[in-house]
Amino acid sequence: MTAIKYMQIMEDLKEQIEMGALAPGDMLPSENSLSSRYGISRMSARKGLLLLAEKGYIYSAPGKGYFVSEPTYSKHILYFDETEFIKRYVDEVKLYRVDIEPASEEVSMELKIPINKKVIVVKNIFLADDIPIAYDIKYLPYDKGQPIIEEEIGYATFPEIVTNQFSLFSVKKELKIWPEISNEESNKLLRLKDAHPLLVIEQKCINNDGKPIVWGHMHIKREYSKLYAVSSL
Amino acid sequence: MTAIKYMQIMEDLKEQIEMGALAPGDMLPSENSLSSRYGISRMSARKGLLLLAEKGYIYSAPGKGYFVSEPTYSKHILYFDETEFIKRYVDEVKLYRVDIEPASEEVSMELKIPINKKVIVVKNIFLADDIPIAYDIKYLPYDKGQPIIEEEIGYATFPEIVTNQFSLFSVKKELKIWPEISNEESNKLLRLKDAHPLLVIEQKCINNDGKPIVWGHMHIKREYSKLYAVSSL
DNA sequence: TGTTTGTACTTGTATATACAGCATGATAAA
DNA sequence: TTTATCATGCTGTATATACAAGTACAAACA
Repeated sequence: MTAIKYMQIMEDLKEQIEMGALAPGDMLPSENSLSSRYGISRMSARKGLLLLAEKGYIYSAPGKGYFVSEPTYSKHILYFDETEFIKRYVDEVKLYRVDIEPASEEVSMELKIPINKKVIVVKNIFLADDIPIAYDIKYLPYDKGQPIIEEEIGYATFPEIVTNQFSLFSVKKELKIWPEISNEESNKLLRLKDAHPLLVIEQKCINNDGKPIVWGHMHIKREYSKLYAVSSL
Repeated sequence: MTAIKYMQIMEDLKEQIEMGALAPGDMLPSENSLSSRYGISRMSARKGLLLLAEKGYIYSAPGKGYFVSEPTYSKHILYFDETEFIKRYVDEVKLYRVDIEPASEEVSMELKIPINKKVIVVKNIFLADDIPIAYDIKYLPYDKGQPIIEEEIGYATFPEIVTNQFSLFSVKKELKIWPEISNEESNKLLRLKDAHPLLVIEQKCINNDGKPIVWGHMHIKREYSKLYAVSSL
C-alpha cells in the first residue's frame, strides 16, 4: 500500500520471490515492461529493481536482464566490539603490564614486521564486581610515528588506539574466534582454580595499505562470551 | 580516473573522509553545490552521494544535508554455514538418532510452541577420517505441514530442512556462539576421554511471520571450530 | 557451410525538469 | 515580546529523454 511507486514495484517482486513464484535463476520482467505494465516511468521501475538488487534478492546482467539470485545462507552480521563488551559487563579495566619486547615469530608474522623487532605489549584485565571476567593482550609495532605514553595505551581499546594515528574509515578489522580451556596463565589472570571454558577473540586492525596496526586476543570467561549474529542474505 | 562521473564524486568524497579532511558529523557539500562545482547534473551528484551512503560512510538528513557517519566498528560479516563446514572438514555425516519427544521447557520457548507438544529431535555426528569432530542436535515442530521421512531429515542441513517447506528468501537465521568444555554426553558422542574445548553454535531459522522453523546447536571440537569475521563498516 | 552484419532487446549512464516535504532563519503580525 | 508566516535551501520522488554498450538471434553474404 505504499504510495511510493518504486517501493510498490520492489515489494511486488519481493513477494513473488518469497512466495516462490519467481525461483532462483528466473528472469524478471524488464525495466521497460514493468514501466508500461505499471504505467510508470522506466526510471521508477529501475529504482525498484535496483533496490531489490541491493538487498541481494536479484542481480542484473547488462544486455540480458534481471535474474533472481541464488540465496547463500552463509553470511551473517556479527556484532562484537570491545567498547560494547566493556559497557555491558565491565566495571574496571586494569592495566596489568606494558612491556617492550622483541617480536616473536608469531607476532612478527601477524604484524608483518621483522622478527625480533621491538613491539609494545599491553595486557589488560577486565573486572566486574572486582572479579576478573576477561583479559586481553595487544601487540603494536614500536617504531613508526609518535612515541606513545604507557598510560594512554593501557586503557585504550582497539578503535581508540587506531584513531590516534589513522581515520577509522580507512581501517579494516579481522576477527578470529575459537574456544579454549583456561591454562596456567589464564587461570592466574582470571583467578580460576579449575579448567574453565574461555572464548578467544583475536582482533587485527589493518590499514588501507595492508599494514597491520594492532594485533591481539581477548580471553573471555564463558559466562560473558556469548556472541550473536543474524543472517544478512 | 574513472570516466563515470558519479563514481568520481563518490571517490573524491570518500578520499576526503578517509584522509580526515571531512570528520564524522561534518556536513558534505549539497547535491546542488556538487552539481555546479563539477559541472554535472544534480542527479549524477546525488547518485555519487547515495553510493557513499550505501557503504555507510555518510547519511542523509532530509531538509538538512549529508553528513559524515560516526564509524561504528562493531559490525562484522561472519561466514558460517553447515554446508561449508561439511565441505571443508567432514567425510561422513552419521545419523545418530531420530526421536519424537514432548518439547521441554527450553525447546518450547525456542520454537514458540506449547510445552510437551511433540517435536522431532535429530542428532547427527560429523566424521573426518572416521573420527567424530562435531555433533549437532536439531528440534523441529511436529504437526504442521507434510509428514517428514526420517531418512530425509537425518542428513539434512538447516537450509535443506527449510527449503522443503519455505523459500529461503523468506527465512532469517540467528546464531549464538559460546565456548564449552565437553561434558559426559559430548565426550561419548565425540569419543573423548578428557575435558576438551568445544565451540557451540546455536542456530535458529525463523520464517517471515516470526515462527521458528528449526532450532538446534552444533558442538564442534576446538581444532575445527575457528570462525572468521571481517569488519563491514 | 561458415562468417558477418543488422536489428531489436536489454541494462547503464547522464541530463533536465518539476514538485513535495523538511529545516531553519528572517520577517511581519499580534 | 511572542507568535505566525514566508522565503530559501536542502533532500526525496517522479518523469521524460537521450545515447552508450552488451546480448541474442535472424538475415544476408562469402
